[in-house]
Amino acid sequence: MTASRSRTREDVVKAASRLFAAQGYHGTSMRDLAREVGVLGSSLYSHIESKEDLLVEVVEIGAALFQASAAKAVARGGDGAELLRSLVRGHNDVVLDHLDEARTFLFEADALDEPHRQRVVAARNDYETVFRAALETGRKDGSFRAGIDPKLAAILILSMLNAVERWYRPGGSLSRSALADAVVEFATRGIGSRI
Amino acid sequence: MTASRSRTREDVVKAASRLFAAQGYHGTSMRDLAREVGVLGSSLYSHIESKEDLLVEVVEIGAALFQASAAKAVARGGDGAELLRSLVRGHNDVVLDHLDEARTFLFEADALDEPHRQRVVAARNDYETVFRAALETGRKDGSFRAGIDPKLAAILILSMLNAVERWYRPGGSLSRSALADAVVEFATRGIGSRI
DNA sequence: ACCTAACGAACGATCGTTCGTTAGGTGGTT
DNA sequence: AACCACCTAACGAACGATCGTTCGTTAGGT
Repeated sequence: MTASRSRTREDVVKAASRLFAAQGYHGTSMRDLAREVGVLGSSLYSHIESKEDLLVEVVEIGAALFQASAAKAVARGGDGAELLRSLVRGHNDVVLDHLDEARTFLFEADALDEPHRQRVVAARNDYETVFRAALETGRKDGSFRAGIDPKLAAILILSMLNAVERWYRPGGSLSRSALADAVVEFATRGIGSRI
Repeated sequence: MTASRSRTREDVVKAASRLFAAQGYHGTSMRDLAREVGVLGSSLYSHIESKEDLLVEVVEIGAALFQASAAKAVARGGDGAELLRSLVRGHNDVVLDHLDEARTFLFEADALDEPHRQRVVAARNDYETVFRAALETGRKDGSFRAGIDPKLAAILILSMLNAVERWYRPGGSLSRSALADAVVEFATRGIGSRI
C-alpha cells in the first residue's frame, strides 16, 4: 500500500535529517545515507528525487516545526511576558524534540540553491517577527522596560535559543523546563543590578 | 620584492579562511581554493601539506585570536562588570576584524579529525572559563546579582556573541561600539522589570 | 500476474593528491 | 658583465577514490 511506501520514504528523510545534522549536507554522501537506512546507494532513488530534494524536505520540516510552535504560542495569548515565555518554551521543545530537523533548518540552509535558501531566510524572518512583536507588546503592557529595542532583543534571545543544541544535554542536572525558565529569567532580569 | 609578489603560504591560508567560512570545509574544493588564490590546484601543494592541514591552521589562528583577546581583557583588570565588558568588546572585535578565522574556528571544527577537534573543544572550554570566572568575580564584588549561575550565564552570553556574525552588518545603524554596549546592557539588565 | 523496493554494475564528473617538468629569479664565481 | 648552479612556484597531466545518479534486472509480497 501507499502507507508502506510513504513510511519508507519517511525513513530516508529521517535518516537524512540525522546525517545532515551530524555531518552537514556536504559532509554526507548518498552512500553514507544509504548505509544509515540499511540499503545500497542506488536504492534511495526509489524514494527520493535527488540529494538536494532531501535537504529541501528536511529544511521545510524544520521550518514548519518552528512556525507551528510560534503559532501555538500566539494562540495561547497572554501579555508580553507570558507570550515570551510561551515562545521560549516552544522553541526549546522544538530543538530538543526534533534536534536533527532543527539543526538542519538553522545551519544547513546555505547549501540550498538560491530560491530555496531565500524561502528559509523568509521563514526565519517571519519567526523572528513573532518574537519581536511579543517584545513590543510587553513593552507596551508593562511587562518589560520601556527602553528596550525589540528588534535587537529578539535577535539576542534567539541567538541564545539557537545555541542551546550546542551545549544542552538532556538527562543532566538541568531539566528541560528549568532550561526554558533560566533563559527567560536571564532575558528578563539579566545578571546584574541587585535591587 | 619577492616577498610581496610571490604567493606565500599566508595567502593560501587567508584564502582558505575565506572559503571555509563562506562555504564550509566540505563545501570547498582544492580547485575552488586554487581559483581564489589565482593558481592551479596542484600548485597549492608547493605551500601546504594537505587540505586538512589547512583547516587545522585556520582553526588554530581563530583559537589564538580568542585566547589573546581573553588574556588582554584579564590583564586590563577591573571588577566583574568591567571585566565582562572587556571580554565582550574583545570578542566582538575578534569576530568583526577576523570574521573568516572566527567563523571557521567556531563552526567548522567538526570537520577536523578527533585529536584536533578535541584541542578546539579544549580551547573553547578555556575561553568559556574566563567568562565564567569574570561572572563569579562579579557575583562576589557586587557587580551582579547573587543568584546568578555563572556557568549558565557564561554560556548564554557566549551564545549571543557567537551569533553576532550571523546578523550584524558593519556600516549599518548600529556601530561596533554600540553593539558591544547593547550586548552588555542586555546581559546585565535584561529586558524586564523596570524598577 | 502484477507491483515495487532493492540490487549491482556502470556512467561521467569531480574529489584530493602526486609527479615530472618548466619558467624565472637569485647568488656566486669568473 | 657574463656565466652557471641552484631554488622555488607554478604548470598540466594523471592517479585512484569517491561523488550523485541511471538503469536493467531481480526477489518478494499482494
